[in-house]
Amino acid sequence: MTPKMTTSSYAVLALLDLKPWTGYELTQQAQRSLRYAWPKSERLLYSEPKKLVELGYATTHKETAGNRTRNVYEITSEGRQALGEWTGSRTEAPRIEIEALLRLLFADHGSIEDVRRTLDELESDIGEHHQAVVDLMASYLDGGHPFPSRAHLSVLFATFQIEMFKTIEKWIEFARHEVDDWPDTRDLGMTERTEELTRLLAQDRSPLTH
Amino acid sequence: MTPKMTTSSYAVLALLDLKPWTGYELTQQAQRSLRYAWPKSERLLYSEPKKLVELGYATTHKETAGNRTRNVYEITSEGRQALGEWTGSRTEAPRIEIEALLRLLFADHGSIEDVRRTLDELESDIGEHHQAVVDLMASYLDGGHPFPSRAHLSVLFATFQIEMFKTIEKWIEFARHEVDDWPDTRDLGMTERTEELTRLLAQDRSPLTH
DNA sequence: GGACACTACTGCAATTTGCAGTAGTGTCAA
DNA sequence: TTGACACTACTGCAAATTGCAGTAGTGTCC
Repeated sequence: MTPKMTTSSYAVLALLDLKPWTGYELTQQAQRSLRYAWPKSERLLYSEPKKLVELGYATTHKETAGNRTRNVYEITSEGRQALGEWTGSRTEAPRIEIEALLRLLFADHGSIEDVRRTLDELESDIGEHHQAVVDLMASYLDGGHPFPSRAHLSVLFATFQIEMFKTIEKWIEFARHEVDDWPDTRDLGMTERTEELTRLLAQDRSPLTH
Repeated sequence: MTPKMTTSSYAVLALLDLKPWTGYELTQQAQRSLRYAWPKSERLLYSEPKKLVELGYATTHKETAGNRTRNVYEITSEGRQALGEWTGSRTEAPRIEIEALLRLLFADHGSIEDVRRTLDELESDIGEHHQAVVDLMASYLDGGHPFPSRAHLSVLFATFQIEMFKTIEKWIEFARHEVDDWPDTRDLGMTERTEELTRLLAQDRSPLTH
């Protein structure tokens, strides 16, 4: 049976629409530019273009440089057409995995120190990616965008990432202050402060700004 | 070989630490309460407690009600100890999957209308979850928390979710306004407006508030 | 009394990840 | 000049996870 087009297949196909890439370039490019919208493993990103070839949406040929070969992939007109049909399906719901929050939610079998360490780790992970996006924007101003005609799209996307990172960082600060007032992780329960927060949230108001 | 404890195993073990649950309850509870920190499929959530039993971290027995049986799982003292050792490992980096953003990033092979539809779908998905959290907070005020001593933890977690949802919703509004000024999805490139946004982002300033 | 939603799962194929392994290339330093 | 080490450029395989179909009992409403 012919393989099935997944969202990941369309992601790779969309990259191929920009220019031909080698398998390796594709894995690097996809991991860098799609990390905060569609994070996929290197392994998968090596497999996807092969599937596209099987479907007739891309062609491949080997290039040699000395004793080394690499696979170059190029989109076909069938591939371009398939890309156009991507919009036909309903967008999948967002999916957010943050182990740090899971640990926080069950922080009552650890110490306050554990909670602080978890918050530090989350901050460090987010900070790294936050910086990477800021640097990328600086490079757009400096050397320009690798695909100049697409700048409006990647900049709008970057706006999302920056907003997201800032929000998470603000929340981490907020959470640190809250935790500072906890005598322990366990059995604290519905304190006055927690009730105040619950009331704000039930009214859909932000406790960070009120 | 004995099975390996994954983050998902610890998530289920942490739930079992609260009280004994049936397999079905576990799937429902985990899907409701962990959706925005550690989203897992129903199928997996049926398998995890079995693994915990195999590891000696939980016991199981069948309860019958008429012609129907259900599996009840209970944590063991070995399970409680294993939970305590969870903190030993480094927290995994956050992982955010938003297909709508992927489509936006490659919006240049579709129409402006496609972009607007994608934004609408994202808004609708986020709005649903946003409302669910607000309702949950109202229920805490009203009927109380199912595990009162843990209220401080779930409310702090809910704060994160609300901040996140509000940020995404604000960004969607922002993106709609930006797109309103686009004559087309393609070849727009580094317009004055895009350059202005890039400059703000490169300085780590939010275009939504400036 | 039949339709339909909900409870309560299991089996299986397909997707995706993580990790180990293989191998060539470029650079820097002892 | 010869390792060491990082980077390029992949593949194979086991394990984790998902999606879907299937099975079956229970409760409710018309």
